[in-house]
Amino acid sequence: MILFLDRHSGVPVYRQIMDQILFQVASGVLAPGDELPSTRTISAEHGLNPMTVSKAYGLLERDGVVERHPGRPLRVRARDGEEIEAERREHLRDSLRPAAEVAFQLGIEPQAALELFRILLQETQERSDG
Amino acid sequence: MILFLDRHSGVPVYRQIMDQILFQVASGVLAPGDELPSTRTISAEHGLNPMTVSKAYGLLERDGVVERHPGRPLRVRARDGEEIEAERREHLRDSLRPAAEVAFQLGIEPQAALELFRILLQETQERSDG
DNA sequence: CATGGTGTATATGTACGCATATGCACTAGG
DNA sequence: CCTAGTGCATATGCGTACATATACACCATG
Repeated sequence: MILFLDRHSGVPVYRQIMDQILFQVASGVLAPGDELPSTRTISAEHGLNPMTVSKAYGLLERDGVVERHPGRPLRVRARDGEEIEAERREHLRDSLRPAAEVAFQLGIEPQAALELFRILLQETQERSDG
Repeated sequence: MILFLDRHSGVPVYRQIMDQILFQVASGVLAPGDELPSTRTISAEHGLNPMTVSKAYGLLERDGVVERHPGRPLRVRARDGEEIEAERREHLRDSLRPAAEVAFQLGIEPQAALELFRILLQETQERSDG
């Protein structure tokens, strides 16, 4: 398991761990049934406390991404495609809702807001390609 | 000046003050040259400390919404339409950028993300009408 | 120049989130 | 059973954001 953690990024470490595991599951690097490294393994590799990793694991379990059985390593949960898709939509919805509120409060035309979002999506994609 | 402040909303009070004044300026309730109530007036009305209001005022000045002259009440700044428009875009951009990042990380098609945003914009507008 | 109005610089108290230290509960394998 | 491997519950340290208390600097007005 390869993780890139930056302690000075302002993003909490437990959050960075969550995000990268989520991405690896979404992209297929981690398949259902795969076991995740132990909290001690990850924490030793990055000079962290096991509890910091455990916090990330606990939240991943709450989100249904992973399943735990006491005394056993965490495993990636098998989920059906529809469930995954619904969850993705929900995440995106949560992060778009405040933006919709801002657009409305500023009196920006929906069409203009959509165009701006379209450009941002494109920029984000290009940045990752480059 | 009418302000609705909720101490238990989780949103910092100084931020609530900022947002509501910004909205009143954007909507024309407050015109350029208008004087804002004193920090002591607002703080007394809402049982706050004048410094809390002052913090909001300071940030509004930093954002160019308001201008101050020592010992005098704050006044709404005259700004040209283009400047206001550019600033609105910038605010919306700031709040959309994280959402674009999420969409990309989740592997959601840009078209699907745009459609979701379109629906949210519509819902937001309808909620305010109702 | 005294007074009552303004805004605010500085220091203090408080609450919360992040990361940690310590120690316990559980399971698999010998 | 014992041991080495899991994850995790609880309490503590620490930094930061928010709101406050106190006191000062400035201006207009009489």
